[in-house]
Amino acid sequence: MSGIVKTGPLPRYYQLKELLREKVRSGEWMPGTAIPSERELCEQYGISRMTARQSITELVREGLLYREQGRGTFVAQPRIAQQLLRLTGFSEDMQARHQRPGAKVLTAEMWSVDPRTADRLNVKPSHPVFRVRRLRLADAQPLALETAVVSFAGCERLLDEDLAHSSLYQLLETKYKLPLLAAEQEVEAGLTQEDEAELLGLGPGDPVLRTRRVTYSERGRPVEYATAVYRGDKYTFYTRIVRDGVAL
Amino acid sequence: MSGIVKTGPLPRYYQLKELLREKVRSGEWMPGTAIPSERELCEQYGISRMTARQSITELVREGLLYREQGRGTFVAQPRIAQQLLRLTGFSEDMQARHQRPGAKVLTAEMWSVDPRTADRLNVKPSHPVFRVRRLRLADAQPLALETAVVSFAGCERLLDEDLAHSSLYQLLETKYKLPLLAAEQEVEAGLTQEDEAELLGLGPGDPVLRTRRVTYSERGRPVEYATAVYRGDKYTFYTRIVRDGVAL
DNA sequence: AAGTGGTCTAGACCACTAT
DNA sequence: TAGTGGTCTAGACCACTTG
Repeated sequence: MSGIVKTGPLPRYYQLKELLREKVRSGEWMPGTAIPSERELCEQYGISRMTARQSITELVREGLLYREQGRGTFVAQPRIAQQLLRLTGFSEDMQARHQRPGAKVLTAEMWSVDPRTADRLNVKPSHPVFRVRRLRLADAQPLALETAVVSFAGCERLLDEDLAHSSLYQLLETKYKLPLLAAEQEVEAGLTQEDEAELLGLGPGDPVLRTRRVTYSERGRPVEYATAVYRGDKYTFYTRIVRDGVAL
Repeated sequence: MSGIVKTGPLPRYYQLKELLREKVRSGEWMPGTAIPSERELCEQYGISRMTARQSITELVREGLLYREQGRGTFVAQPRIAQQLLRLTGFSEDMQARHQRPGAKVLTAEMWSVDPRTADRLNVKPSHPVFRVRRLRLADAQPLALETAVVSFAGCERLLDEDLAHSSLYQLLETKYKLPLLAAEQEVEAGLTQEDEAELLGLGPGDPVLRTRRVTYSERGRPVEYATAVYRGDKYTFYTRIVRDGVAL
C-alpha cells in the first residue's frame, strides 16, 4: 500500500523522493500534469507534511518538478527535467555517450607542483603531488590528451593503481573516500601543437578544445586540477546551468 | 538583539540567511571556522530549529557553508563559495569580465522557425518566432556572432526594442516577465567560415568556439535558442558544475 | 557523556489561486 | 470558500563525533 517503510535503513523522505521520481520516469505522470498535493501525499503514505515537502523540494531543485503557489506541484518538461546535473570524469562522460572509455598511461609519477597548479590546488609550491598523463580513448580511438594532478594526504598510493583500466574519479570517490562535489571548468578553442597532433591522430592546425578543471571535495577543498586537449572534430562539451537563488 | 523580526514582510528563515551571509561576507566568520550550532541559533534569534535549518540548508546549497554530521556547520573556502552560479547573457558575461558589451544588429525579424530549432523550442515547425542576429562587441571590438531565436506569446513586440543597446536577457526578465532559470549549452571547437571571418576580424582557418544554448523559463518552458561563434583567441568559456544529489 | 547535524511529527496560520 | 503551497512551532529520537 504505502511503500514507505516505517523503520527501514533509508529515510522516508528519500523513499518518497525515489517513488515520485519513478512515477515521472515511467510516464505515469506526464509533463505538465499536477502531482497529488502535499497533504494528499502525507495521508497516502502516512508521513508528515514536512517530510513530504523535503522529498518534493529536492526534486524541484533537480528540475523534475515545479511548484506554483496556490495551484499545486507539476511535472516539468522532460528535456530539462531528465538531464540531471552530474559531475563526471572522462570515463563516466563516455559511458553517457554510449562510447567505451579507455586510456593509455603516458606517465604517472609524484611531481613537484608548479606555482600555477599549486595556486589552484591550494598547496605550497614544490609540494609533492600525484600527476598522471593519459591518452584518452573512446571506442579505442584517441579522443583526448589529459593531464590530471591530484593532491591529498596519501595521494602517492595512486602510483599503484591501474589507471589504464580504472576511472580516476571512481577510485577517488570509492577507494579514497573523496566525494567530488563541485568543479570549475574553463573551455577554449585552439589549434593542435605538434606533439599533440601525433598522439591524437590529427594534422597540424586542426581545431581542438582545451579544458582546465579544478575539482572540489568536501569543505570546498580542491583535490584535482586537470587539463585536457580534445579532438575538435569528435567532441562537444555539454553543460547545464541552473540559476542561483531560484526560489523553491 | 535578535535582529529577526517577528512579523515583518520577509520570512524569518530568509532574514537569518542574509544575516549569516553577511557574517561570512564581512569576514567576521572566516573560512573553516564553525558557525553557531543550529540549537544555538534557535535560542539566539528566538526561532525554531526547522526554521534555522532552512536558512543553513540554502546557504549550504549555495556553497557558502558546509555541514559535518556530529561536528557542526562551517564556513567554506572562498574560492568555491563566493563564485555563485549565474545564468548570464552576453552583456552580463562581459560586465563580469570588466569589458564593455556592445552589439551591432545585423537582422531582427519574425521568422518561420526551422524544424531543428522548432524541436529545441518545443513549438510547431513554421511557427513564427523572433530572430535577431547580432555582432557582439567587447570594448568595441568584435568578439562573437550571435543568433538568438525567442519564442513566447507576444514575442513580436521584441521587434520594437533597441537590441543594439539593450541586453536581451534583461529585457526578457524585466519587461516581459520571463525569468530565465536554467540553460543547456553545447560548446565545440571549430574553424572560421568565410562570412564569419570577415565580421569577426579573423582570417580563414582561425580557431573559433561554437556554442548552442537553450534557455528555459518557469515550468521548464524553453524560451530562447541561441547559437554563437566566438573568436577563439579572445574568449574562454567558464562553467561551474555542482554535483546533483549532494546531501544537504 | 555531551553535543552535533539528520530525520520526523502533528499540528498551525498565511498568501495565493480557482470556482 | 475550499484547496494549494509557504512558513513556522516545539518538541522528539537517531547516528555520528569528540572528549
